[in-house]
Amino acid sequence: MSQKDQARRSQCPISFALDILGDRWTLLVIRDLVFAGKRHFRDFLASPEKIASNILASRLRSLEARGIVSRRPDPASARKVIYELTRKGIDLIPVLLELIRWGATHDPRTGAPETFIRRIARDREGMIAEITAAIEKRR
Amino acid sequence: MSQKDQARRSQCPISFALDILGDRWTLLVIRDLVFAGKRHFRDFLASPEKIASNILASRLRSLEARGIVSRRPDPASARKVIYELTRKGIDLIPVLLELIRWGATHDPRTGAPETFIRRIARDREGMIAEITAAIEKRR
DNA sequence: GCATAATAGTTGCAAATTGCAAGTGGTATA
DNA sequence: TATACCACTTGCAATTTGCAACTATTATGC
Repeated sequence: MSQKDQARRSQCPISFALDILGDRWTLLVIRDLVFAGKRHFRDFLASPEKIASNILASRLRSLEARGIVSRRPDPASARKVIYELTRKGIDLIPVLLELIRWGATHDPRTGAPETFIRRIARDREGMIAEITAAIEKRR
Repeated sequence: MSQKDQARRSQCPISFALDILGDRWTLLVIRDLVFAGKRHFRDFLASPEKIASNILASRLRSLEARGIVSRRPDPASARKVIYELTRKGIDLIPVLLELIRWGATHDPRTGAPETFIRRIARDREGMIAEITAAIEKRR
């Protein structure tokens, strides 16, 4: 049981969020769901940060337990499993966008495209709507 | 050396951010600097999440090493040390606000005041300016 | 139908991190 | 001169991470 049944540390919403998202891997899995359209276990393993399969399994389990991700068998292939964001997961898009903006701004070697970063500043709402629509579409 | 000289995992800005902020404590320290105006070691220890003093020391060291927090002796008392946010740290306010919004929205037992949450949605920019001004003022 | 591969994990184990409790070394204060 | 304050450090047990190998089930190719 990875980081599961830990009691809440306080009533602070940041603390609440960190109790779920506060590690080096969880938000990368969500990033892959949001921006890369990944849905299968192997897809997440293929990301450049090279998450280990046991860590990935534990994170997906935790995210499912907390209602951020849902899990179902792939109708197209019985050995595959599809992971998808719930509404609660989709609601993390603004957090991701701000992390991207901060990371890209302060990492001199960032690989983030400048056009993308600039759009976060100028058209946040439009981006959120667009990304959300893309997610709903591939369901 | 806490979580220091780890190599970057990828060029992704989210991964960059998580290499620095991705744990259960770092953003709580920054929260205290941003919203509670805390500046001394003991103040952070007093927060409701009860960070251990060795963890706090390691996080402050890491944040200073990465240019998010600065450290200087308190001119008013030679045994005190003042921790302050740099510009890079202040730039995390939007991330914190989005985490607050997400946490407050999805935690049924949140302690976050509703007026605050609603203002994040309606007047983000105003809030950021106001909080930033308050930080600069107490310097 | 039989061997091979693909998929989603699990298991075992060493290394690193966390967390608790107690201690240290310099200022101040009574 | 003793006591307290402050910013840490130290020692150690418990938990988590990360690597590598392995497993169970379901396709696919010949």
